[in-house]
Amino acid sequence: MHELPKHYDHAAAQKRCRELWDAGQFWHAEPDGDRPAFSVVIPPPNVTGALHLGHALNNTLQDILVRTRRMQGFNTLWMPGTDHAGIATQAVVERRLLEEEQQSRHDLGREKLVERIWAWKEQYETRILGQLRDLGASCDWDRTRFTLDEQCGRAVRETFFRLFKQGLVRRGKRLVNWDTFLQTAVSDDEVFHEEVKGHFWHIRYDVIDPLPGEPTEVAVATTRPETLLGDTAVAVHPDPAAALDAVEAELRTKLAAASAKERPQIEQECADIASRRDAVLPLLVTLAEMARAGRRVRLPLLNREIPLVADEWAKPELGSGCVKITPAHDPNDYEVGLRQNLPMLNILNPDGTLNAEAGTYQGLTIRQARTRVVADLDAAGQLLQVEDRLIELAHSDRSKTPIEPYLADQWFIRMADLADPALAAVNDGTITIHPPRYAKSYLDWLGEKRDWPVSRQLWWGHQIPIWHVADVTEPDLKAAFGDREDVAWTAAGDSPETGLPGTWFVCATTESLGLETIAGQPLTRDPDVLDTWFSSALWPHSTLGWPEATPELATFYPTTTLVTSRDIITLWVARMVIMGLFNTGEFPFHAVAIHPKILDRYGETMSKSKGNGVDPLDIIDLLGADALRFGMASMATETQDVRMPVEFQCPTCSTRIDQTTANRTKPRIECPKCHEAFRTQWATTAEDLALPRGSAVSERFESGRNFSNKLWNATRFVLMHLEGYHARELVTEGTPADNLPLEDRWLLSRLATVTAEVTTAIDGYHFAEAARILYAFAWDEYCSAYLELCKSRLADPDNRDGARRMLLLGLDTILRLLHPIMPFVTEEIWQHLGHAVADRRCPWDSECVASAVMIASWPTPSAAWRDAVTEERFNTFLAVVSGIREIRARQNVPPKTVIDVAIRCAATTMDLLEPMQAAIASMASCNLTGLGPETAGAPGAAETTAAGCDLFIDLADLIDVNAEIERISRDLEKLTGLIKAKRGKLANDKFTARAPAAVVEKERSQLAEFEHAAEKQGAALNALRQRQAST
RNA sequence: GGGCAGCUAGCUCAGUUGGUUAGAGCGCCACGUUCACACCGUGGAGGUCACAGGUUCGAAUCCUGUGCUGCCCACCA
Repeated sequence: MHELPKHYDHAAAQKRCRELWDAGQFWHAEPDGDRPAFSVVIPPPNVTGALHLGHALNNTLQDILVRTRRMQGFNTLWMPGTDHAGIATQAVVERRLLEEEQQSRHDLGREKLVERIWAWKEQYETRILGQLRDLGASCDWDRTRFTLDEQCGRAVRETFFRLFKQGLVRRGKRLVNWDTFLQTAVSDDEVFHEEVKGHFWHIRYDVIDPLPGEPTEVAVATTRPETLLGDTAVAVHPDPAAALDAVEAELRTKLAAASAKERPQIEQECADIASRRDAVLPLLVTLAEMARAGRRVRLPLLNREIPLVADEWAKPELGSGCVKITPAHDPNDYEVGLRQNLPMLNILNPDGTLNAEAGTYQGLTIRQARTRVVADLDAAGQLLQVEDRLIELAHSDRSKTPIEPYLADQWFIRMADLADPALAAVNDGTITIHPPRYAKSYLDWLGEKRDWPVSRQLWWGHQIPIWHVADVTEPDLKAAFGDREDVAWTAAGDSPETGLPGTWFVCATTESLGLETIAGQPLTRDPDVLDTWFSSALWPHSTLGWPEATPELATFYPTTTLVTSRDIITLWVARMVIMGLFNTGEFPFHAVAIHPKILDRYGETMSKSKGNGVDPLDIIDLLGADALRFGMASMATETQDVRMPVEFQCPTCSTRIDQTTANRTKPRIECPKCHEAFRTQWATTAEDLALPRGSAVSERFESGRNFSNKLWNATRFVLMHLEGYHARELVTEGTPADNLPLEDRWLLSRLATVTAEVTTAIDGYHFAEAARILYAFAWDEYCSAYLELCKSRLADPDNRDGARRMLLLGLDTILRLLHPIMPFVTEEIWQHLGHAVADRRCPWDSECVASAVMIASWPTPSAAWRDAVTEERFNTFLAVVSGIREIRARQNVPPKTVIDVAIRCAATTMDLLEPMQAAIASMASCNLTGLGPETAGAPGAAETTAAGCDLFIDLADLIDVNAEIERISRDLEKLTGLIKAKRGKLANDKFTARAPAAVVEKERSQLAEFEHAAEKQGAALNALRQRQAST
């Protein structure tokens, strides 16, 4: 019989387990049709950098589901891969290029830059996949994909082509977030807003040749005065009176429903409207008439004449009621420009300087132009007023420079029709979202059916499969492409915003069209790439081989469950639903499980730039992958996000130092205990880098590490006692035999109950509950209760085998149930157990036990094992043991001292406790001197009650009378309070009349129990007082 | 501005359809290392369940309101 070392060595175990699983390729799935399939696609991590704790959480939960289903016999596939992450990756590589080589991407050129990014991708993909394996993720590594690989590329082109052919692709102007530093558009989620002090400038535009009775000027206001250089109109509401009425009517409705607190503010707003009727309405009415008459105003500084237009975008209830229109630099103004057929003047160069449209301001930066424009307006007497104002200014997350809104040609996908089935799928429960409240953000967002802008002015990504050609006719195109099915075209003129007669957009499913020109005109590939979410949207089917009709697609699509975090429900989940259905006719998954986000001790999201993150590998190194996973599972509750206080661990003395806002961005920290310094992620100087690195960890993973060790030692105990054990079937199905000891029937019942509870919890994505149930069962019941109980049986050769059999059954079952959460320690133990008793067999093993717990079958204990009465009786026994232990502890009785205990209890309880006498004696280190209804305590014995029994503990000279009096008095006081409350409750006729009988009965019996206990305590107290008096 | 959460022990969190004396882990206190495990054992202390009303025989749980915190979306001439 081999003996295990005292401590579980997680590093060695992880290595051995991975080798074992890889050798057997237990994670590999083939599309064999017989078994039901269970499939999951990984949310592909970005190749921008290494994995963080959020990924660890996401992938732990997926692996729990996947390992559970695999053990349950499903044909289980977990598809791994990574995401090319467009802008994010390109920005990282560009930044390095600039820092290390002082080169911009334009210096390098498109091809060279993309090569560099591929090199980066290779490096990080390797690292990410390695981290996933370190975490224990049981992905099908043979199938690893990348959103920019050739297979995904084919799917992307095919999808775009189909959309194009169905007229769902359009080209239009869109205001993009222009990063003037990187000279690229960035998406909304790569923009952060920061409140800065700014101004609100009121500017006067003069009316050209005012007629009598007309105003000579209009006032407009802006926070961006330089944009007036791009103004092409001033708008006023076409019917300001009606508009004011409508606003007021809305306010009245709101007022009627308002709370007392909101009321004054709304009343104030109503008053403002009323005063506007006198103050500005007549002017606005005149201006509206003037707009209709085609009157014009003079744009200050540039002296351009621009029209006054009547448009509902101008709100008579705000400001002057007039608004300047800059169609090329503001999204709302752009809409006005379209409606009013206004010119769109782009005044910006890509580098953020002003172009020729800005006249004398050409060449200035935005900032310089603003200063000049304001000064010039002031000098010209056109500046009416300047207010200070706080402005939410958009900044690029990548370059940290202010974003300029910039109008550019973009490709869009029309969502109006595509969105409907995706909405219906969630509304009618075809796709379920857990927890259900997250369905709302999905439905709200999709419900808007906003067109999806899919083009990006980047070099890293799937290049849009569109070619432009000008000055050709449709017959030219037909002649060039004949009846090719992989090519389609549309006249650019069909896109009224951008089209020129004779220009065409040609779309193809192939990387190249195979020709350079049509009728002598060059075909030019559109330089833009697709939004990174476009390829992500295809992930569930593109990874399975679509558009080919592969066996994988037939077997594993639709996938079963998607596990992700809530911030990408709209960006990713909704789009997968839409594109999955569009391409395959089926939704990509049946269920979406949303998990929480991990925050730091201040409730802030973790990020590398804040310095409050934790590297999962640090946790894995220090505490083990299972500890990390157990911690993650425990945190995955469904109600809220999780706060995780982070600590630095001193590499010299292992002291933990709280990570705070003050120290988290320091390059070096000195340990307050050993005074040795260590470096952090911020270290840059050679001196700092030479220091040992301090890991960022969290105590929240320690219970997982401790749990691993507990299981390890329980195993150690079991293996130590297997000498001479002959392996056999561990237990048979069906109702347990009556002659089994109480504790064995209890264990069987608990195994059945716990298995059912854990299975249900995992099925419902209640990961934290599953973790908690298993922890409590394995630790408190299996180790603290059952294993302790077995000690006396194991010492008795006649009883030994029964105990061993049940110990093995319990351990074996715990390992299986816990394997999805803690795969390494359970596998390592399984292997050791296999050496000792390879041919043990559980009822749920059809033949012999599996060679690895990873491929063992999930327990399915017979329902007949469950026995609520036995569980309750066993708790009585445990309560008696606790009662004795409590007195011992109170009285400071040394553990080695055996004390005499007598138990007075009802006859039924006596029957129960009789066979447990040896167990009570060993677990409470006592000698049972009496048991039964007639038992009495020795004179002067300490007395307590537990589970309806009176316990007399003969402490003889050991007792501390004063302490005991104090304790009993306190208990009695507490009991008196409880009794009073219960009596009051039961005296209430309404309670007894209306509450369910069972509840009333429970209260009654409880009261009786309390009263009995109080009586005993009272008597004991008196006895003690007498004793105190007599000494 | 709209929406969604959260507020329970010193800290981080559970608490299923209202019904035991509201739980766990960590931390804390006391005692304890021959006998699986000090990454441990035994016992203990610690909570007006954010606040105010309401419904109910009974509220951490349901309703209304208030406060604070966080997140998402929209908007900001």
